[in-house]
Amino acid sequence: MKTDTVFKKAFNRTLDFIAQGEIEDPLPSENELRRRLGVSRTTIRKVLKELVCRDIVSTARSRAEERQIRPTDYFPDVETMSRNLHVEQQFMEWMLRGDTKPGTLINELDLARQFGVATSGIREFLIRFSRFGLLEKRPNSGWIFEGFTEDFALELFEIRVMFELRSARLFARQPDQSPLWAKLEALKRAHLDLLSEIEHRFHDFSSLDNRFHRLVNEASPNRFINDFYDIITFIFHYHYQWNKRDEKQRNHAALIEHLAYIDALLSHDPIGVELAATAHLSSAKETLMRSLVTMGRTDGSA
Amino acid sequence: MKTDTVFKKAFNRTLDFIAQGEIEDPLPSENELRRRLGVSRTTIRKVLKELVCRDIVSTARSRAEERQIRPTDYFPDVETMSRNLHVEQQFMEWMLRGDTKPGTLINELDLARQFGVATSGIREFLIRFSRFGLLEKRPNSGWIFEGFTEDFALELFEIRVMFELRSARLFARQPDQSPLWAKLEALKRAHLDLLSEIEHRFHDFSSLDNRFHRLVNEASPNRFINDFYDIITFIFHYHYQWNKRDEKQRNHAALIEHLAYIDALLSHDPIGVELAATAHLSSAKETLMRSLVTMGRTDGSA
DNA sequence: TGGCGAATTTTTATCCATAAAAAACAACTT
DNA sequence: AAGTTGTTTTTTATGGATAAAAATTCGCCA
Repeated sequence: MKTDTVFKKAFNRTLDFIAQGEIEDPLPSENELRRRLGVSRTTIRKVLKELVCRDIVSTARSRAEERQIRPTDYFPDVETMSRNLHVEQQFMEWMLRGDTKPGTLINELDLARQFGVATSGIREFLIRFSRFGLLEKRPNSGWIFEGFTEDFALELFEIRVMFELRSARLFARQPDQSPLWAKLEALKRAHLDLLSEIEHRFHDFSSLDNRFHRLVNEASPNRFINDFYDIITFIFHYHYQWNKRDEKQRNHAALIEHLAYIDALLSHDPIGVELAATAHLSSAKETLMRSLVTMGRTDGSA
Repeated sequence: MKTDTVFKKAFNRTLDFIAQGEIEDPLPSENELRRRLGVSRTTIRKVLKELVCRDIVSTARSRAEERQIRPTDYFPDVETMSRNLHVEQQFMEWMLRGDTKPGTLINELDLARQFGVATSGIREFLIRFSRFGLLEKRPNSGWIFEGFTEDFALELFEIRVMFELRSARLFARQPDQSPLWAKLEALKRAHLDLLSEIEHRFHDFSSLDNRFHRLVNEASPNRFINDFYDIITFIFHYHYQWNKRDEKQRNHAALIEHLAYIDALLSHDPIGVELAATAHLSSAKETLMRSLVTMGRTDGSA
């Protein structure tokens, strides 16, 4: 009953490795493969068996004399997605696309049927998701959706600003020998690279943004701040997936702000850091608030 | 398979109401009872049926001519505890009492057997509990217990101080007409009452503490701050349940600190508020840290 | 002895069944 | 019509079964 998505994903990755020559002729040991693919040896053996079955690898663990890898050898992507991820995506779609109103009751059974999973899957997801402050549980009854509202965004940003300023301040105060300075320099270069190719690579900003803010937190780790940043990441990930308006300009502007912020950090200038961080966060907030107002309207009006 | 703890708790509460004369002779309507007990009418009907069955109420819905309520009429407390609460208590006992070391792997099946529930119960609890920052999930493998360590306490208090100062500052800045001032006055009186009877009522401090800190947050609500305060409440609840050392002195000292803090708030004095809040929090932190060090030692040493 | 592959055991992920509780519906009374 | 109680339908809470994946154990050999 457990899905075999782990196996299928590992299998696809192995095909990739072979196709790209990263797995060479005498195949590495099971333990070596286990390390590379990050799954248990049990799964590796299943993958190897399947490779032999399909004549991609000979029984002697050698690639010699065997056939090319064809696109049809890969398992389709849907089959490599764990149930959790599937529920998450379906739920976010339901929540953000179908214009679900604040106060809507959530029905586990109904969602289970809609998403094609058992109720326990929905239930576990909702429990996990409830930490994001968008749901509330009524014991022995259902969940109530509190809405992705303006208030939510304001409260989120209030905390975000507190945390970010605190972390930035501490980052700037680090000793010169800290290895994080080098990481910051590297990140600055990545920003400059992206800036020079912003025309066609603007989608890559999101991951850079994440790396940057996480790096700022690294100087003075606090699990509660990190957990909070998970919320930010999650919300932004899905929110922007469905709000592509002005994506290039937005990312371009944010990139410039980041660079100012990074330079302020590099110069150990506390006032400058404060200003740059505040400026960046308030423009991020502006963007989110604006896109909240027009959310749900897919006709391009307003 | 679902437990009938809701029914049993409602039944016990009804007996209480009857015994205390809060439910009078012609019994109120089912709807009225539903409102009073906070359960569905289905459950109310089950309770009434049981009352008739046991000759506590006659079929005509009248108490007249029927027998007294005996202690044995009540369902035992264990049977009125939902599975969730049961798992929670067992788990906290396992974590705090059995000196579970940081890094310990958590085995769902094992805990399920130990606590006498199905694995899904453990699983849901762990997912819910993971928001407290003491657990981490390894997909397709178990959970890892990160330990109720000094670092944990330090990180917790760093955030707590940030949030508390922010809320206290905003509270002090409220307009004079705000209804919260009256609430604060009432709370001050409750503090003075408790102070005068501290000798035998010191256990009541905990709930007062909670009410006070939640009131401070009420002036400028933020769901993330509230959620964080849930963590504080939870941790303190269980932690102090097993660390009774110096409880009376501790609570007495905290009471005095609270009063200073309340007075600072009432006088709208921002500097005074800052000082009083900081003083109170750092002594709370001291207490927790000290009790952390001696935790696990039940022999009274050190 | 430490790494390898084979076989076995344990644990997690997932679905499903069912009792309890809630919610919705219906009929009745005043 | 609004409030009652009786009945039926839905939904949640909880246990249990089972396939997949992980972990462990066991010879084997360089």
